[in-house]
Amino acid sequence: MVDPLKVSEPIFADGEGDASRTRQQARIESMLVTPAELSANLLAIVEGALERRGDVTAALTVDDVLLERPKNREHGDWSSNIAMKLAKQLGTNPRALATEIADGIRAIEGVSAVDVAGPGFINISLDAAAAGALAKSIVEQGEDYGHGDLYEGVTINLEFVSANPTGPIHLGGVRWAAVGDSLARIFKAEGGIVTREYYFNDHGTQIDRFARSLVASYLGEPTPEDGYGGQYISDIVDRVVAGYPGDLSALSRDELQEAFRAAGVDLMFGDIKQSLHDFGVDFDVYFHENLLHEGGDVERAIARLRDLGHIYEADGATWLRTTEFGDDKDRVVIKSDGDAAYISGDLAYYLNKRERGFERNFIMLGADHHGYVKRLMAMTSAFGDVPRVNLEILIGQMVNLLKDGTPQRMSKRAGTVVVLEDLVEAVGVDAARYALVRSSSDSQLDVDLDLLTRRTNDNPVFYVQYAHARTRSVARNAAASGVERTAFDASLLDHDTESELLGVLAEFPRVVRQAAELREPHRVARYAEELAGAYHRWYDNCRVTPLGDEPVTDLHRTRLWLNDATGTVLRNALGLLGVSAPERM
RNA sequence: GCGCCCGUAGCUCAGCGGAUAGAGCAAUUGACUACGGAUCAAUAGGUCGGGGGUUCAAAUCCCUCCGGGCGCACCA
Repeated sequence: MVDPLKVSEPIFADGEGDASRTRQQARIESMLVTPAELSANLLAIVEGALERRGDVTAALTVDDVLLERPKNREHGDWSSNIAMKLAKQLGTNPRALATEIADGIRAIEGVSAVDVAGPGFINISLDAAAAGALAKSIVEQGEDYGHGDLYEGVTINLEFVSANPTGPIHLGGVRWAAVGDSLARIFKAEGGIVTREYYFNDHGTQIDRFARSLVASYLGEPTPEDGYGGQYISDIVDRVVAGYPGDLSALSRDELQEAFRAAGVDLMFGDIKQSLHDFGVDFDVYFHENLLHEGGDVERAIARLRDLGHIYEADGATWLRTTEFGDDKDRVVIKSDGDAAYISGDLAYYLNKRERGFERNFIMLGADHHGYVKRLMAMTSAFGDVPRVNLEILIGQMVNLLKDGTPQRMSKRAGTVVVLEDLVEAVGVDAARYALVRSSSDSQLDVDLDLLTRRTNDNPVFYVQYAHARTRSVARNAAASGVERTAFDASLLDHDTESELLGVLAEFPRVVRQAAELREPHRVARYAEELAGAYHRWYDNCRVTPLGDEPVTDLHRTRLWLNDATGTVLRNALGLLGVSAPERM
């Protein structure tokens, strides 16, 4: 289910602040040809060709005729492979079809050349004016440029991190903090109504182990079996002791356990919230698992599933028949000892989210939890919902920490964990977030702290940020030289590096949309790097500020628009990644 | 044994079935009396893990084998 690509309206200046604009310039601006418009035109042309051939079976959408930007500049500004795709089902020669379509495209205003190449590629070149008009349009759209309506009005819940409050967040969780937050920003840019949610697991045996570890540390006993070790445990103990209002030594073992549990979890949770905040990630909802158990949600969820006929009793336990929906085995929801199994919390939580009105729910998990996917999808079906629509599980592969080139084994129990704070302290928030978000979540990631710390250039975030800072520097110099964004003549943007830069700028909305569709924020990062490269090359070839006592011309003014448009897009792209766009570096 | 992810340049990684497979770093060589050299230009570097198949077209899709990571509870 893919929404049709929004065809953006041509942007006309409303005249404010442009009083001096000439009719000639107005005409040139109106020639702006965006890839979306070109695609829409292409679609109409292709449909016309199909009609003439009497083929009414091929129902096409704009997505079928998406234009690509050729890697080779000799292949024009945009190219389409639609003729080759359709030739077979039409039983015609792809080149003949391409030629026919090309004739139609040639008639579009702003298109300067159309060629049929190779087996049937249609290569399209734009007038400098038609391509260049984008620069002004971007500046006028500002932070809205790149936004789309893919998820307009759709309620989306993103659950990520959700680390147990039994210790600091280690690197695996941090990856999702960066990726999940970025995905939230991208969904918002596509019109989604997004809630970031943290499932606060404060119920169950992990917490008991944590509490026992605290008590043991307090009493000077060794770390219990299955307990947690490390410096942070004794730190928490000290803080609990310092903050306890009464007399701890008067408490029984059970009372101690409860006192340390309550205070320890509270402190740990506060720490986690704080370090996430320092990382630039703030959740809209911190959901306590305890609420589900204490509020009767678990019973209600199971009752609902029982009504639907998916619950049965066996061996003294209560089971959910997940195998009916593709799971490998049925799952126990109430254990034979009467306690709720872990999955019962998931059942209740999912139902709770649906009742809060979320149409699309995402859960982001580490690869060590990918075994849950089937049962959660089965659960979705059992509730009568659609798996992969109402609930989607995103799996992120592991993050390895490299030290001297070899992976370090992290153990919470042994206390040898690298945590969020360590990473941020070593490389800073921007570099840390960028390093975690620039790769596909499907790939395992190696983070080499030494390398990141030692040579800042190893992280392309600086390349991108520098490009942004440079746009600002150029703008400052332009202002000092009397170059202003008054006149704009897009036809002057005819240098090779300018058409390349404009082509990259034009792609941004599609990159955002694709990142949203595929749930892959790393595409935005890669795009930002590509844009930064195109900008640096342009900067090297095209001056915005006149040299010496040369007069300021419309060329300088027009280039300032392009410079500022690039700055806008770099800022927007970095913003989607949660990375700052500095004015100076 | 079954399932998920990965295997692309020396390293870290991109690459929606399309044209000569890319970027950053590392290496070599050039470019500041020109808007910031955290930059740019150029060179070198590849059996896209191996083998089959589908296709006009495969790094991309299918099968298989090899290698690596992670999972397969009345634990959470």
